[in-house]
Amino acid sequence: MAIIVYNYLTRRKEEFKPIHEGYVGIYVCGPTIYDHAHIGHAKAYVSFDTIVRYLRFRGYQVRYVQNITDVGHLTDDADEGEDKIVKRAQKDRVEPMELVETYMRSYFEDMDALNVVRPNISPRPSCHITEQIGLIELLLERGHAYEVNGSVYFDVSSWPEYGKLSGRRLEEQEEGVRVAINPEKKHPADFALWKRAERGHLLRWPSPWGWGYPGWHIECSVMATKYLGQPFDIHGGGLENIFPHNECEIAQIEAATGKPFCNYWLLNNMVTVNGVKMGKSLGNAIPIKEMLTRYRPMTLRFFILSSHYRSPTDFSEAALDAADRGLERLTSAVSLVRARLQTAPDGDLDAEWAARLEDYRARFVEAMDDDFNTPRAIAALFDLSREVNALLNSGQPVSRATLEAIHDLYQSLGGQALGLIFDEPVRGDLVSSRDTLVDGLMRILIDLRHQARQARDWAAADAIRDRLAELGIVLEDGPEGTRWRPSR
RNA sequence: GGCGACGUAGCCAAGUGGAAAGGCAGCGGUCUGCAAAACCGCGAUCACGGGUUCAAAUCCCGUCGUCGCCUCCA
Repeated sequence: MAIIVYNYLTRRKEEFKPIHEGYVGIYVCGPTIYDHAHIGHAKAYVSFDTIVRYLRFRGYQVRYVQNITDVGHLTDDADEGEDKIVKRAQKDRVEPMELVETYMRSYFEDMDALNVVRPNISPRPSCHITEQIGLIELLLERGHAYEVNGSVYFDVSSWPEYGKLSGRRLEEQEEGVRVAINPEKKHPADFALWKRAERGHLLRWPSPWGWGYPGWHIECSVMATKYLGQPFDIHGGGLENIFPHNECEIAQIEAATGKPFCNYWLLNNMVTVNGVKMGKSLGNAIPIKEMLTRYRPMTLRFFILSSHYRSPTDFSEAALDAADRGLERLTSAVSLVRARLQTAPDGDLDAEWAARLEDYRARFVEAMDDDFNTPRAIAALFDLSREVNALLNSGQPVSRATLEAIHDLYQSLGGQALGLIFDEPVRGDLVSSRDTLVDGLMRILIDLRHQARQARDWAAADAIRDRLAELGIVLEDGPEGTRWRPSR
């Protein structure tokens, strides 16, 4: 069976066929690094992490390239404003690259917490100035760009295909929109490939047109093709950048080389907060770090995966709380399997369960093959968990091999493919539920309570349970004895 | 003004021509000394109005509503 993806280039679902059998090259527009990452970044990079994970799960060798923008992203009009990084660096009185270093570390810290696998290559445009200048020179040679006073602009009128990804036509753009007039440009939609930098500018490089720095869009065209070839398989990004950013990426590289840029465009939808647009300019952008003070990282990841990547995601407390409880349901099923494994009798893999597990795997794969339908894939895990819980509570003996097969399936589908970690929650100073000291102390309390219950001293037994509850520990009495876990 | 997406149970969310997945919350029940967890059971004229079809949540037209892009944003 083939993987089906929704391709924004054709606006329909298509069978995914890699250029080279068994190998996938994917480029995803990365963050511009001048502040902490927010939940919009979380949605984008969890989504593409899951796509990359799933492609690997399906046996592809994937090269995942995601840029770290450290120069050239302007604050305004794609060619009129200041460089975002320079602006923030001046405000904070640090070197631009110092600022980038600080927030890049923060970014990877957040992504690590969300169990996002790091890209194979995280290229930075400041390290690819030569290549960017090379592409600009090619565009000038071919008549698709022009130089004015040390800046170089792409000439959109020279490239009729401009607009093919976003479905925009130039003549439709202007009505009612604030357009800053740049007298250097021939057409208002022309965009900067290279910007002249005045003396004293903090980030600038020598070029055939004097000192300056690259425009924002050029980096992605250059770095994607440098590391993945041209054409390559998949270009990912956020829907809000389909125009102008992605459109410009395509135009400049295809105009310069005469070859298609890439075969599939996969774009994730956006994030709202309590139903309203989230934007840095609106001041309601929630940093991931703030979110993680309120929710476990896996809750955030699970929440993002519980809707489709092409649907908008609305962050609300009610929805996140519900996701937290839902994840808990999966986690507790897995930890029940793990607990049972410690005392499981040897024995063969139950044939009926082997077949059942294969059905669930197939259902999961079918869902994910359909444009990475994570909500449907997760539904399969919930159904699996219901059956697993029923099995483990049935009182029937379950062989080690069967339990291992169940556990392997959770690890494979939920862990490897979806990137979920099913460890029990860790709270406060309870460093780890695997901590031997804590575990030993808990054993003592559970034994004491067991003795009290044997003596039908319910008051004493309940006092132990209640006081542990105050400390955030839940006791559960089951046929296999009493288990404890941290409460939510 | 132009372009586009969406509106499915209290909430989140799949499904996009042929008996309405899943989760959270809620209500019964089983289990339990009591709980917790788990399991079983219970809930949808799919925004509204027309139309096409043997058949529509799913296609078409219209209305209302929400959101997004066209300006920085993932």
